[in-house]
Amino acid sequence: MSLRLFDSATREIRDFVPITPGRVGIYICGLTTQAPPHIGHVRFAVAFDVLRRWLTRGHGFDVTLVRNVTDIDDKILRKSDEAGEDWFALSYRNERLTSEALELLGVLPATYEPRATGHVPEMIELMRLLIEKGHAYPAPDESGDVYFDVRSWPAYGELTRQRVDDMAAAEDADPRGKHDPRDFALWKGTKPTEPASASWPTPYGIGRPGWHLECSAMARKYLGDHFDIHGGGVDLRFPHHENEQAQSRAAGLDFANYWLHNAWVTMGGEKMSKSLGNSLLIGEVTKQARPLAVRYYLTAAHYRSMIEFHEGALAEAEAAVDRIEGFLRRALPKVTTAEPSGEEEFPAEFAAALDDDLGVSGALAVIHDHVRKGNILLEEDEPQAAADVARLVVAMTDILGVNPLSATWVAEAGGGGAAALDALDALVQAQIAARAAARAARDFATADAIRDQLSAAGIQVEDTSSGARWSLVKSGGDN
RNA sequence: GGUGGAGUGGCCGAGAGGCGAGGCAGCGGCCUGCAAAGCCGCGUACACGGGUUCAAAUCCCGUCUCCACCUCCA
Repeated sequence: MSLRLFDSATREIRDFVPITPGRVGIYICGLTTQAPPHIGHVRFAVAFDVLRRWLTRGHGFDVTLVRNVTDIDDKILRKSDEAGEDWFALSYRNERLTSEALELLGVLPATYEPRATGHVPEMIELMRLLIEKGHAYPAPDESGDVYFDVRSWPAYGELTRQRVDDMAAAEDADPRGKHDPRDFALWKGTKPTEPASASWPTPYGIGRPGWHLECSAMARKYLGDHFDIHGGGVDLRFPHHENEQAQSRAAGLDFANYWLHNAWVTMGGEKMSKSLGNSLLIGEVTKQARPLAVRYYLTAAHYRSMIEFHEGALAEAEAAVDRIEGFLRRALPKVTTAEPSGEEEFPAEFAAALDDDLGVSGALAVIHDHVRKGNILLEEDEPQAAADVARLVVAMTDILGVNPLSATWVAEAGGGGAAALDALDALVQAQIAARAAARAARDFATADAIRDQLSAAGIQVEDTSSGARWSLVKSGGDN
């Protein structure tokens, strides 16, 4: 069974064939570090995390994942100026917040996370190539700007199927020195209002990177002139990805083989925007629901479908996750954390779903079917068979990054650590024993009082055929 | 104006000519001292109007509505 992916450049599902057998290079556009991340911003990372895990564990590819950090741009300079702080202070702070958010959501770290400002020499080299080939030119007004000449590159617009003549020129475009209003800046000459720390010398003048050039430069450095997959949000298709591809190919590089674009998170049917306030920042959302539930919510829909964020969405995800976790806890009673062994054979339906352009919804349906099957086995007193099913569920959920027993989530939920949990267990077991004695004596008033007392302390007691078990009641993410 | 996407039951969300993915919520039942959890059962949904077909949510034609991008948005 081979993996098929929807390539948004050709707008069709294509068999995925890596350039070098066994290896896959992926470049995904990360965030511009102008603000702390909200729930919409991190979706791309979650979506491509699933792709990466499936390529690695489902297909055995050796994956190199590059997620860039665009740490300088107009907005960063403007916001830092308004706040009266250094642009790099704002930038690094938001970069750190983003990394923390992604880690909190169980996104595996990228192989490389290069920053734009660390790759100026690579950008200069690209500009040199482009100018030499007649596809770019320094602005004649001595501003230090360097523009890409869209008219010199007939393929311009091919990624998004647009003709240059049909494109609306930006109303706010500064036409000074441009051959065509649609020419875009590879490099921006420094302005008197901008801090000296935000400029670098080039043969064309002092300035800073334009928005698109960093991605072409860094993809080339870390993945080579020709690489497999380029990903990012659909809103980046134009202009960002169109421009990236144009400048790379015009410079003589093959660039990306497949383009993957994820849809966004909506609210009330509209794209979540940065003006929504702070309530949906990852730091806030993970207080409303535990990070595992947030991850599940972001993972559950197909990556090309918009997902609606609505009242109750996180609670639903939480319920679904609890159901899976409840089964795993019952089927693997002696275990606190469980990671896939790597030896598991994925159920054929699960693999087929993911191979079909990452059909996460179908994969989740297989997982839930296994949970039901496993619960039935437990009822039929087949603990060995149930444990086997549970290990499969662990392996499958781990591909999606929603394995409830992963150390990622368990450690974070433990709070006090293993020793504290052991101590708590000893105390709770005494209470459970007292309750069991009361129940045996049919003193239900006492038994219920003990259960109520534990419940008030945040400990849930459930009776099973093999005695009572307890668990901490899930509460938000402030742990 | 150009380009792309979407409209599915109470909600979320798959599917893409016949057999009602899955989750959440709800109702009924089993189990339980009572709960919880779990299991079983319960839904006749595909924006609208035509058409093709033995058969349409799925294909065709038309219409409506919504969303996004069009040079610094995940």
